[in-house]
Amino acid sequence: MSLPPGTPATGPGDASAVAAPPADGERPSRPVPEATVSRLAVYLRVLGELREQGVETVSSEELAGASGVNSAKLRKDLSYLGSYGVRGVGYDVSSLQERLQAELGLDHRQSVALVGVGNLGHALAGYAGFAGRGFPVSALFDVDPALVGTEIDGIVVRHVGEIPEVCAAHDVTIGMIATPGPAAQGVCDLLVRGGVQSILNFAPVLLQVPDDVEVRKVDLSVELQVLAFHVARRHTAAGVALPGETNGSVVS
Amino acid sequence: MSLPPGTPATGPGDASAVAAPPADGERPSRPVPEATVSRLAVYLRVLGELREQGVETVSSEELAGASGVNSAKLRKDLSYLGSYGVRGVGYDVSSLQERLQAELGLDHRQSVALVGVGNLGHALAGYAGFAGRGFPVSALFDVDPALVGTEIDGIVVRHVGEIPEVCAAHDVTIGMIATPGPAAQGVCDLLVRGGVQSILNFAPVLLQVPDDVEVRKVDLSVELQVLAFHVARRHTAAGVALPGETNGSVVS
DNA sequence: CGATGTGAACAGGTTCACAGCA
DNA sequence: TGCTGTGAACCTGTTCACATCG
Repeated sequence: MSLPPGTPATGPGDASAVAAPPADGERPSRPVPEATVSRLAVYLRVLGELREQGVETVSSEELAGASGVNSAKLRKDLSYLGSYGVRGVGYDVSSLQERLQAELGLDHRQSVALVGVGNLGHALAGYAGFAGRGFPVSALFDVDPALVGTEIDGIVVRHVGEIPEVCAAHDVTIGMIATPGPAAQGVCDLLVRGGVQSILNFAPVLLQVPDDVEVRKVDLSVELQVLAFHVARRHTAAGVALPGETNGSVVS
Repeated sequence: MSLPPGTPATGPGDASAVAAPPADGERPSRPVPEATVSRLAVYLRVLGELREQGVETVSSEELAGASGVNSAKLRKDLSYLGSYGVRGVGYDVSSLQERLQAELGLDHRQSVALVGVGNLGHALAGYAGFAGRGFPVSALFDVDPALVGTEIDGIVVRHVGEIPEVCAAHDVTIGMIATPGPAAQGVCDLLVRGGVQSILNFAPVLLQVPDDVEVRKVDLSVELQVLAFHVARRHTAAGVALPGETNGSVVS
């Protein structure tokens, strides 16, 4: 990692040859930072709302405000996709929306497989937010014989053993793991064998995957513990205990 | 495992010269970066597993590996809490575990309220991961008359109108919002009125709250879109289409 | 010796402030 | 004129490398 001084990190074609095709004037297509990607999804939702309200143009100030970020950040985020705004005016809602959808790969069909249809998984299967936003769940799996064969929202639950073939057959691009912790790694391996390269993991374990597989983790108890930290911090910061605090030990 | 006498506040005017209180050798207590906090929760879980296995000591290398981070980062993270390791040996599992629990506020009782017992909320209410990790859900709310009055895991669902009083009465420290988007802000206001200062929001909207309230957001469709981005990126990076893809729009 | 704890270099992301264009 | 697009300063967090100590 010893880069000599002066090595331009922003140098042309430094990452894996991006080779931006000769498209028209629009496509500087710089690397697009990770942090930016997750915000693009937020902007996209807000744009959808604006469009429903009949709004045709937004300024960076407005869009940023509605998305909960600062306007300079928004402009920089959008600048990674090229120049899609009009100086002195703002951004065209519809075309920006399309541009973002394209960038996020929503113009390709994404088909999702969900493994683990217990408590949490069952809820995820029926979560309207998915189908509504272009992520139809196309396959469900579980090990429990009592669940295998049943239908949830019109989709039959299959046995986890079928994961590899079914995922391959349906070109599943995204796998969601909502199993108990101990089962997660095994399930993950099956998904990988089925060709799935993106995994959203709800199980509280660290998944081991090949380099070309992307994993994102949603850990509810971590979220709660971070909030608990802030609660505790406030107490100490505020000096004293809050009403009714008797303290006591909590078990793991 | 009681806290040492006079658990000192983290320094009144902390940002500026903290003037480390006279505590004993243990308690440099520097600011603790946000990024570090969420990792502490992960270390804590791993420590729990190690302890169950009877392990009494871990090196930074081992604990880091099991937590999915690099060892230097782990040591730096722990150093914010003071010196809890032994050079040439490692960390004592039990005492580090206790130290982390204290830091994360798990030695205070955290009581959680969940609003929205629909699809997702119902699953969250029964999620074993919560109660098991020191976050018992102590109150449930919904607007749906069909749900109000029913019981879930022994807890009665109340009407959202009761949020302020019930939260205040039960000293709820953390509120979880699992309602449809349009209802979220209203519910949030009620929680705030009930004195709740930490909120975990599952609704796809930006919540407006007073400065002293901490909000964390879990947005499933954003997670999926980020994964979709990586899927798309891989295609373009890999040069061409993946099996079964005919370019342009894909159908099943 | 061996692993911790940490100053210092580094990288990534954010904010500022302003040039440039419709 | 007003708002976008962006270089440059800034800041937070990560990694390195080594002095330090049980």
